[in-house]
Amino acid sequence: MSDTNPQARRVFEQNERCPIRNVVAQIGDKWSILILFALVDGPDRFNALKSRIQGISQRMLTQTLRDLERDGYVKRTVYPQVPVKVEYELTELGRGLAKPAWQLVSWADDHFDEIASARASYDEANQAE
Amino acid sequence: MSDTNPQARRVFEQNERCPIRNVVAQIGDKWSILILFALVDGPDRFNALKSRIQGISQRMLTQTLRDLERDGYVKRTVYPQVPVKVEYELTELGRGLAKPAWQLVSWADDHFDEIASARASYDEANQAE
DNA sequence: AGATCTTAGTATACATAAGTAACTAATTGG
DNA sequence: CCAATTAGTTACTTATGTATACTAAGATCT
Repeated sequence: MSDTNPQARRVFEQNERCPIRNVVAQIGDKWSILILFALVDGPDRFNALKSRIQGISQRMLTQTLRDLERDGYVKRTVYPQVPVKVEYELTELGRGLAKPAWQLVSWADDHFDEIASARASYDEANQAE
Repeated sequence: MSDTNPQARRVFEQNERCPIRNVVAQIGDKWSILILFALVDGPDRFNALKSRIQGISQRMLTQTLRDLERDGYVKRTVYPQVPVKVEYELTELGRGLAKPAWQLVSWADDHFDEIASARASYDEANQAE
């Protein structure tokens, strides 16, 4: 990320293909990464995902799956049975994304206590909320 | 992320210390990662950050810096001059976070074209917006 | 002395995105 | 006909972000 690294500037500055604004902001929401990891073990159905990802509403599951499908991370397959069966699975791109995402989550898990205690002391110092 | 990996389950399931909900969701907003990378080269002042991070408003810069400070990624130092000088810099924790975050952004940059074309063909298939 | 400049913010009003709870369509089984 | 199941919508509420104007605390110019 120094000035000798031109890629850093390209990634950092505002432009049409800024990967932070286009990709990270997209998957940085409340549910995308959770759904991504829920699908790493293999394809799964709508309601199965819904019960595995605790706390997600039907609407957010639908919407986030659509966004992931739109960006090419997830493939949606409809089986015209009755009741209809819809299966979601990661694409090659989705499995690729899961790797660096896992590094980040893993780091977050390792440093959870540090972050939590930083938060606690910040809140104590500024109790005037 | 298979069933043989108990850490995966711990990270994935809903609980008080789910790192996805507590850390990734926090820094996954529109500006956190941009500010983080803007500070990787060294400390910087409020207005300097504001002009380097194109498109950010004063309010969002203030607010996001406070959130990053709260979680322990950023240190804020006030120099009581006139006009007052305020410097922001990454902590050791912030520099640690920058590494996996950079991996992710780097992956996003490498696969930008793939994602963009997935988006384009999805939008073409569902033009009814 | 009074007006004006600087930095680092707040305050306010408003727009857009994200989230919740309740409802719907299509069909099978009893 | 009634209930159950799957995969969603619709209408509404709350959170997040934007645009613009304003403030504090001196320093410097007139």
